[in-house]
Amino acid sequence: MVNGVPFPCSILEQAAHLADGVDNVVPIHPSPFKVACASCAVREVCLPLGFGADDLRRFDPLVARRRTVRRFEALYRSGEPFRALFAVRTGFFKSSLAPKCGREQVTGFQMAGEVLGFDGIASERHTTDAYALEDSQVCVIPYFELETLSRDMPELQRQLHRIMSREIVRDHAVMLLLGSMRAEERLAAFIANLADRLRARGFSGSRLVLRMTREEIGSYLGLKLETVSRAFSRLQEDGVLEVRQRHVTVIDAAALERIAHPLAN
Amino acid sequence: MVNGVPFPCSILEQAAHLADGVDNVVPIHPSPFKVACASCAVREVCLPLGFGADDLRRFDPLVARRRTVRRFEALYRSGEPFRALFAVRTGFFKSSLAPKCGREQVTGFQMAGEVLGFDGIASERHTTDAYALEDSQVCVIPYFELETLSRDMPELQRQLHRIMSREIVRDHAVMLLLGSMRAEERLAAFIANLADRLRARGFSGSRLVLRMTREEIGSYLGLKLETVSRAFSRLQEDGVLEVRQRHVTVIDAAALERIAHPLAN
DNA sequence: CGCGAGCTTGATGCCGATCAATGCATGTGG
DNA sequence: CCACATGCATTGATCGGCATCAAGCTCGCG
Repeated sequence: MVNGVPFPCSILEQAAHLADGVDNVVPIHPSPFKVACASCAVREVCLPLGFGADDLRRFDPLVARRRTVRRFEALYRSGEPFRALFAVRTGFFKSSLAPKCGREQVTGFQMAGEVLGFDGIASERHTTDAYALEDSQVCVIPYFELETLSRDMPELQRQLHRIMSREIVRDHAVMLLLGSMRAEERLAAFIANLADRLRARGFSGSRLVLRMTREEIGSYLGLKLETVSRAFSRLQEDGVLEVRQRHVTVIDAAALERIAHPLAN
Repeated sequence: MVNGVPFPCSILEQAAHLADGVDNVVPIHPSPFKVACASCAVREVCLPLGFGADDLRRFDPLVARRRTVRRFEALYRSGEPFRALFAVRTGFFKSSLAPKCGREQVTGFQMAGEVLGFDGIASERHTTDAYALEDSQVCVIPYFELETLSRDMPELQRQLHRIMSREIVRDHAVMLLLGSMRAEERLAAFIANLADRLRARGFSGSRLVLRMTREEIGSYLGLKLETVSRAFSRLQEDGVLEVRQRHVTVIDAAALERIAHPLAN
């Protein structure tokens, strides 16, 4: 599944990564006047959402490091020591549980502005794997320093709690989906959710390119890849979507919503 | 489902509750020398876990209020303003999503020492319902004050983050269960988990009394109540459990574990 | 061009949902 | 005390949706 062929720099990256999960990063600030978050394209959907100029200035040094993760490489793996959270700057990730000898369970997909790694706080070790589904870049947020700074920055503290809470709410929604929705409904909810998140980032919510395989979608939705494929075909027949491999166009957004929320009618 | 017959004090309770979610509480500390958390039976599995005497003294006034919730009554409901977290002191709760006109999805069961309400932080409104499954008492932890205090108490801050992270990890485990386990495996995992938590609280992990109905178990596990019943019968036939109504005895703990973690072999 | 990974589509079978009846414990009123 | 109602649990029969097994298909790429 995950490509094992080393890219030119992947061995070094991985070694550094295994060392402490935070190395292999490039300091930013080529000029001392630049404020990274302030100029970041996804600031409005990321951790420093709502920060004033002053808060931004204080928060900025915390995320002064970045890390590049190429397609199919791991940002972190289950069992590794937890030292930092990661905010996606560019690219796309999947998080998954990989019980040994069992099939993987994808627990989420993360796009620009979203933060990964909260599962590691409890035990000080990561409990999920995070893989890049395309060449990506993340901001490294050292957790110990984040804790310290958030004691002095109520706005940061609030935002951190909000994001963790949102993750819990999101997980509940997935439980509802897995526990009581049928295949087509699950897929519709999935596509509708992706579209919403893309729209919030200024992209089209009607023409999307999937970054993940049918198998990964299936793992997330508790379905086999064949069932995902059939559900796509059916939504296409019904004039809701147009599907061509990984290119999906939403034809009838209202219908999509209706299918995705069958219990809310 | 939920008993609508008002108990002697339930109307008052509910009115106060609707008003701000924190009222209807009794100040504790009948004597100024008592420290509530220090003398609490479940301190070792609750929020102030690991606090020294000094931290305990500072944390204590924060949870100076309690609230009694009788069987079938709501601690809070989806949509109500979020103002506090609640730590279970005695009793047993279920949390659930109740999409209007749809079937409910139970998202978790909480016993003594466990904290409810994190889902409300993100939107400042509760997104789940919490119902007492037996007469219960909770400690009210006003959230705004908790935020403030945790800025001054690194140990509290850490513990709060740990608990939220643990909830995320737990939710991931439920996703794995819902996404890829079969009925018997789900039920075995559920019983094994309950037993573990009871054992951590000093109760027997082999003789347990279920506080919830088959339907609620089914909702949590993504199964119909008949399937839960059949799975119980099968586990009994196989000599793993003994089941008599809500009384469950674990006969073969090793087998239970084996069934509950089919992917880890 | 030909290979292979990923996707689609078809045929079949199984697990759990659904429908339905019975059992069991508790409570209530005559 | 019994007759009856009620809520929950068990068990059986049948049905349906998704998994499984098995071909083909598409597209990108060496």
